[in-house]
Amino acid sequence: MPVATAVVASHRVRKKQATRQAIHEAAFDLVDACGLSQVTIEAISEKAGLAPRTFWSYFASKEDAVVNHDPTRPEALRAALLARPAGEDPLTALRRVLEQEMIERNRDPEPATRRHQLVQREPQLMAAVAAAYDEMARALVEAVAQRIGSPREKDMLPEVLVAAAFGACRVAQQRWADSRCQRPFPELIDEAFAQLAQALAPLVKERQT
Amino acid sequence: MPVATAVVASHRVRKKQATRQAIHEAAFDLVDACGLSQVTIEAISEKAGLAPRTFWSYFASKEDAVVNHDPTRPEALRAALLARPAGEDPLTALRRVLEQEMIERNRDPEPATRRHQLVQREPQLMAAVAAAYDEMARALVEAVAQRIGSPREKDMLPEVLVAAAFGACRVAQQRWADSRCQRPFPELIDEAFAQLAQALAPLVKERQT
DNA sequence: GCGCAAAAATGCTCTCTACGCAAGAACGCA
DNA sequence: TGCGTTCTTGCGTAGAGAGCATTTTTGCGC
Repeated sequence: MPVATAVVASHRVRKKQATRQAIHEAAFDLVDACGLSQVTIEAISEKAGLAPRTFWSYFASKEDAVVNHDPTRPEALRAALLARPAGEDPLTALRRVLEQEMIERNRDPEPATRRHQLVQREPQLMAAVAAAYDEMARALVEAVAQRIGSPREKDMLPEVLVAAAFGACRVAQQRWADSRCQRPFPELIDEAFAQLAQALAPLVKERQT
Repeated sequence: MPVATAVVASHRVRKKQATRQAIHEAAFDLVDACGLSQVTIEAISEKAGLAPRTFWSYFASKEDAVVNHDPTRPEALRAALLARPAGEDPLTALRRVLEQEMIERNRDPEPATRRHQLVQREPQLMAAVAAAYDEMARALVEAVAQRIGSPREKDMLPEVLVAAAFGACRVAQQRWADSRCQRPFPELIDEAFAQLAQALAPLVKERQT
């Protein structure tokens, strides 16, 4: 029995990932072409070159196969946030981590915009996307709480800050697609945050008086 | 042909609403007792006293029946936001509307907490809840945009502000349940916003200099 | 190169979801 | 009371989702 899992993906793991990717691509292309409701698991499996029964070993639903959420992202985001300099305030740390994530996720503009448009076109996919976002948000909330030491009086900050940050990312993604991938993500996200901060500024003054 | 729809619900409409409510209550009670996966449409229909086929005339899925989203809420929220005094800033207007909504939604503490706990216990329900929130958020985003006249430079505010506000409501709901329904919603929501504003304050100073 | 054990792929079957269709029942209204 | 509308229901079909057992593939030690 092997004592430790191989650091580098073994051939076996590699092939599993390749199969997963093949199913995802088949599902994405078919749904993009024919619409979600017209595509069956059978059709996806056939295009990916495997038996229908095998589909269920990789994804729990058609939607999941199309969205293909990377289950390692939540932990990666948590680690990235905790790896930020200790003195950095939670807002900046979170912003930097999410900026980087958005840049990575959209490194290839063409498939990124296709994915974005497909999700907009098929509302059913939104649920799967929302579930994926929720996992990432949950991990980030915990990480933010850990960074600020989670004293009782600041207890609500992690959740509401992450919610605001995700809102900023969502609108940034939209504007990025609208601008045909011209404007860089840090600029877009900063603008969203700045506008929110501007709107919330009166609350700070109230408190200070 | 009737020229206008009756202002008061006719007997027919009334009965339809009663049936819908009966299905919802049957679904909620059964799922609360046995778990989502153990409950079938057939069981729900039987408990509600109608044929399984009839279920599908009222809800699109088991989850929808349990959550029972009121489809009139998005428009009601939009109207409420637009009805706020013209001079009021978007932040305050949105906060007031959502405070009121949260108070209404939780007027009866006991079923409200039961619902909250059930959704926490059954992650599958979260998708249906998220879809409902999304509808409401969309309506509010449009209303906020309308209020601020949606000039290009402030374009991102509606989405990110509504996202932050919903985050505040979510954490407020959680804390409200934790506090055994003691703390009032306006206080909880204000606290969430205040903490977010505090965290975002540095961004305002950067802009002002 | 060979064979064993673990893991993956597959076929079969069964239940449940979801919905189109058309017949029948209940209802509102004149 | 009779007519048209709407609601309810049964039937039939297609697909989702998953357990189980069998077959195939793969990694690995010899």
